Amino acid sequence: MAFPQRAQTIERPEKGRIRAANEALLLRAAEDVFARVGFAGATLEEIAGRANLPKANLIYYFKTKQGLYRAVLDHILDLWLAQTDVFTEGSDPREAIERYVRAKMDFSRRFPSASKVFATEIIAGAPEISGFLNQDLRALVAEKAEALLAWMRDGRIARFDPRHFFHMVWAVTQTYADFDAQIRAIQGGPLGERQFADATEEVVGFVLRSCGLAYLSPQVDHILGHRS
Amino acid sequence: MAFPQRAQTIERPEKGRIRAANEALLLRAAEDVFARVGFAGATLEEIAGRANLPKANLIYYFKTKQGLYRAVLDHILDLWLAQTDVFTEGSDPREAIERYVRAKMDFSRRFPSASKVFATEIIAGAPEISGFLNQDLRALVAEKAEALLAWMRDGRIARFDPRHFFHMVWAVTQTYADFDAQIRAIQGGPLGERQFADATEEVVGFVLRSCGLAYLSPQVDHILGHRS
DNA sequence: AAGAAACTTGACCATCTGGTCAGATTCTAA
DNA sequence: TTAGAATCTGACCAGATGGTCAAGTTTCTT
Repeated sequence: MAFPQRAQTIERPEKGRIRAANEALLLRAAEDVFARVGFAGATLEEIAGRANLPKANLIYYFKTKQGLYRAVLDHILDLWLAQTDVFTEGSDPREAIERYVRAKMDFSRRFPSASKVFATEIIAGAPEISGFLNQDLRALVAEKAEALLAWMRDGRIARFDPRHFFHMVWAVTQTYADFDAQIRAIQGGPLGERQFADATEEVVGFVLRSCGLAYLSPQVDHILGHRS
Repeated sequence: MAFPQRAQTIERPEKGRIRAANEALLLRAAEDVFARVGFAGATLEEIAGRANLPKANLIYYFKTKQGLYRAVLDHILDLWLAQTDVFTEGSDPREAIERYVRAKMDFSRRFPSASKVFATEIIAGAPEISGFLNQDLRALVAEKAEALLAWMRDGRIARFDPRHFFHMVWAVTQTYADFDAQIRAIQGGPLGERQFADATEEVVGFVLRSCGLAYLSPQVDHILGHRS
């Protein structure tokens, strides 16, 4: 109020607190619904209902259904990219890889709906996020691949194509969010806190061994029936 | 004609050749459309159009949209299960595992749409095939797990939870069908015959190494720039 | 306080789509 | 050949749904 033009600049970014609050509410609701029934199957009525708002209000904030979907995806891509920074060159390969896998598993546990929306979008041919894939993701892989190649040259990890390594890590970790219905069926029930931790150990083990780094899953002994 | 009641018995299974031909045509079209836009996004009009039949004719064969979807899924589950028999106890672990991974990769290459429909169904919570998951698939995993456990006891492979092993193998192999849009973006274009074969080698290598079985991807040397 | 901007919402509409139906045509068995 | 079954199909309908609109209410700014 003392500095009008500066207040202007400062308050802009928050876009009005009502708007920010309602948009967040609607985005969360939309993410859940899109995850369960896909873009076409979702109805604005249900999404708005979950946010305790009338449908017309939803349209007021996000002009169209696609606009809403697009906003949901953008939010997800931000989250997705944020997890990736833990993979840093220079550090120990075992430590870097393990940290990355754990971060991805944590993402699957905390944001299963986000992972599912992302998955269905890609399965559908990524009509909405081909830009992200071809620009951001591609550059990111090229960069991270350098670290892996350096470790290979030093003989610190096994030799493989780094790009396929990422496809594998993404697939294995995201399956614990996307395919949870299948995993629940196989495991005989939903994965609790404890069981998800076990699953994480298993995945870490698989990935490290696939890189030629020894790792013994800690909780497998009781399955084999002896401690050896 | 000479033996009416026997002819009856013999001809029953083919349900009339017109019906069989049209159902096959419609199932193929439906699989493609469902894979691209999901159950809710698919329209009977488009599916029928792809099969060069009027919509009313589609309804004549499959009473409802769900009936059609169900039929598509059943066909896919048959295919899916058929691939699994290559994993046999008693044989050499390296050979059995490698053969299974190759079979799964082959499935991804030959039936990408089937894989996608299966994936979206599970992501959606498997409302239509929970029976398959809880009965057939669960029993199948329990059975195949025995072979893995036996190999572990004999010290022939690394120790891990067999159930998570299957989640991993399914995730990694199916990602080459389901996430092809992402893979295309990373690889800079669609995977041709040759590149898919390379990808298969990589995946075989990852899985074998993750079981503690040595394997060097054959084509990685040129990436590292020397033959060693 | 007051005017402007942001927000809210019920009523309404055009379109799309799954499914019906009745009548025509083709196939099959005897 | 012929009756009955199977197949085919255009016209039609009812419900669902994305989006509009205009008239309000609340919030912000000065």
